[in-house]
Amino acid sequence: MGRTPCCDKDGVKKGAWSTEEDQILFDYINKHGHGSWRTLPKNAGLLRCGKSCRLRWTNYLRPDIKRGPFTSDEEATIVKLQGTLGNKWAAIASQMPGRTDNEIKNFWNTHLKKRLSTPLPLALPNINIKIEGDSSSPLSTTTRHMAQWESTRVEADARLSFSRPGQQQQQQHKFDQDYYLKLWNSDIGKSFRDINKVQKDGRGGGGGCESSTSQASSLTKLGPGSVDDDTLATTTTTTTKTCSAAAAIVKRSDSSKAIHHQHEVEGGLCYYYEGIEEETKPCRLDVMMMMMSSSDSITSTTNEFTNYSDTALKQLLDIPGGSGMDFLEDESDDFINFLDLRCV
DNA sequence: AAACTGTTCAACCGCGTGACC
DNA sequence: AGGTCACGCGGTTGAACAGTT
Repeated sequence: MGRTPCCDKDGVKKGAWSTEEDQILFDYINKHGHGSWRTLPKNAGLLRCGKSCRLRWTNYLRPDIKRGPFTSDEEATIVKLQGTLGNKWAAIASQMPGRTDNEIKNFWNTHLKKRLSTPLPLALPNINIKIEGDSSSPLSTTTRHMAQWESTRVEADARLSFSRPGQQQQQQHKFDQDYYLKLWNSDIGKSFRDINKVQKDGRGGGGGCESSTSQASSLTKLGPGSVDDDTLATTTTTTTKTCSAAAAIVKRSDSSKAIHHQHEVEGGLCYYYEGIEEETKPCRLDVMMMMMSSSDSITSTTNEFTNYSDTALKQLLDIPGGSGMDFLEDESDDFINFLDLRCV
């Protein structure tokens, strides 16, 4: 039997729309609404199929469409959302008012994908967190999902920050600062802070994994690029098989520190700053952990948190039952163990 | 100036899905 | 329950334009 065609192929115009056709469609929808797309062309007097009319309206004629080039913030949003949601262009577009899925998709395919596919100046070591214990336990699944999410996000952030020079990069830094600030002020951030507090109070920083205080004071400048006075880009570089790369931007109050020395590490140069411990055994959670310990230099007047980050994380965690984020509110040893596993 | 190559993006195509009968 | 319809989505295409030789 097969599927019925969306429209009669005979007598239906295809290809680029003329201004007259645009005007007819625009006037008709403004007057009557689109109603049934299938019957719209006939009612409006257009020799187009309904599908073509719908596409023309949603992608071009709709009055709320934002025209013009994508801003750096929009670019960053696309990269972040694509990293978490994949090629769900409609879902991404829903987070970006005025932008169509088609526009975002095109922009991704012609600009961002190409840009992100080029090798980074600094190779990002593979993230490889060793999960101890019963791998079939729900927590292990959770942590693996979390690791995947963080891996994707961190790499996207790192690549984006590398991909834009000069002023644009500074804007990206600002975006990242805002992003992590929001993350820090979210419930998730609170949970991490709580856990960190427990870890500090109850365990200290010894053993195979430094305290977060130690980690926070191990900020290093990523790559051989220019040093931003206000910002320290932190990277985790390691030759061990257990720790991972991260590139994050953390605002510090003592950003006036001069570079103490630098040395080569796997994938690039590390800069060490005056008064900053150089020992570091970072991992993907370093971003959060460093923010924890730098909280005295992080201030904010808003607790607003972007929905997509939270939602995307929940989706990716895909934990049966409840909100799926309960473990983050739980100061259980299991989760602390997860933090501990970073350094083996 | 012409030919060629690469890039962009509007539009098309086919498929999945939910609503309806 | 199964067929049809309508719509939305993601991948792909191709015309137009820009840049290079």
